[in-house]
Amino acid sequence: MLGLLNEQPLHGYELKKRLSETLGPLWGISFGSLYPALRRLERSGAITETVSEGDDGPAAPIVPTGSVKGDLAAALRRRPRSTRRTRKAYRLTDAGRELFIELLTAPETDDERSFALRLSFCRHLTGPERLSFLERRRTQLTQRLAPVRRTAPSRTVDRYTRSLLEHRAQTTQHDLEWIDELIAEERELVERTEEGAASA
Amino acid sequence: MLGLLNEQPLHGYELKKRLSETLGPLWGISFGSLYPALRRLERSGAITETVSEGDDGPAAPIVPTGSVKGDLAAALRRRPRSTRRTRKAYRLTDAGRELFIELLTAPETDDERSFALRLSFCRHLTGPERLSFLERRRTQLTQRLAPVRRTAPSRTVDRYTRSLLEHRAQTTQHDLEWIDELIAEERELVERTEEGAASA
DNA sequence: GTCATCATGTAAGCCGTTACATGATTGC
DNA sequence: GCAATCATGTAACGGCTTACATGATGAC
Repeated sequence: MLGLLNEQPLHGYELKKRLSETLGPLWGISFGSLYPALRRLERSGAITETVSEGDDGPAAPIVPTGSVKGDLAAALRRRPRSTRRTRKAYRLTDAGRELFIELLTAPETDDERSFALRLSFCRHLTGPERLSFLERRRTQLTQRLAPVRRTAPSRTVDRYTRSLLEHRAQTTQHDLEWIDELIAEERELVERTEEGAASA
Repeated sequence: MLGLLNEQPLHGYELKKRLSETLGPLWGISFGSLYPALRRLERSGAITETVSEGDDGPAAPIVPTGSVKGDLAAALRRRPRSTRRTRKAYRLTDAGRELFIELLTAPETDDERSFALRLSFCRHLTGPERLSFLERRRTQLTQRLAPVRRTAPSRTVDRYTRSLLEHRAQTTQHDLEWIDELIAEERELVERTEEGAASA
């Protein structure tokens, strides 16, 4: 939520829609969870209610009725609405922005979902911050791989569990290669930026 | 818990130890969650308290003290204990076994953890049950892959999110290949069993 | 006028976590 | 006797889910 609000003020309903469509099944959230969360954030001073001036929100989608002529007529008839009093848009405060960066770079729980969420918002970090974020993840993955190797060929687990563990090790290895790619790209970006700064 | 108790009666502490060591970080559980859960299961009739006759539990590990002679002496001194009144072992009832199978084959949430947990206990299923379990998983993975393909090259997401989605698609593809392997192996097993039954 | 969608919220319940409390057994 | 481990539990808290309640707006 903080990540989305860092880009532009939004109201709850829109917030949920964007979360669902971008993060998809990766990070679901229900209204019963979203609105209380917004209240908490407002109370703690991370966000404030804001008048959504000028912004009319996204155009209402035209639901196909099956009648081509009807749909066309509906499209022509559409025009911007004047007011929408029921919506409550929130924007991030300075404290909220600080909190956001803090959460993004916090000591991480070795959690897939958590990492995925952070990564999808890491564009808000500076190059070096992003780099250390990625490297921390790399360390975690390396550590996860370590105990798998040291375990003797355990015959205490059945074939399904064994297959599972093996597959997970492979996946982790794959993740590691991916992170290494990301890190390499990031290093290039950082260096290029420094060059630019030096030549300026 | 039901899965472990299906193999042998155990007490809470031991249950937690086994869960942690086999499933590892995949399925953590705390005592504050474990004991109430045992109570609930007992109330609902899935498990019953049992006298742990004969079973002395696993031998207490010898903690290395740094003194080789001391450790050796400790090992020699060890002998089975007579009674252990504080432990409460539970065993699965018939209703519990039924519940276990039901949970194992229930309509699944498209959840990594949930699938991993079920797979690591699916040895308790019959061949055909296991096969349909795996095929259900396969369907889920296929469905997850579908929307990725139909999406137009979206330029609304930043490079990190794009990379994330791409990587996830690859991982899903990899998972799919793995499941296909498991299914193929399972089919072989089932067929071989049927042959055996037919020739008998 | 009615239905779908947009939009915001509340209440009950579930379940997990951390932190705390207790006590037996064993090694030294 | 003291510390570590084994072993079982309780209490407070947090946060998410489902289900419910409400009401505005726009399409037809």
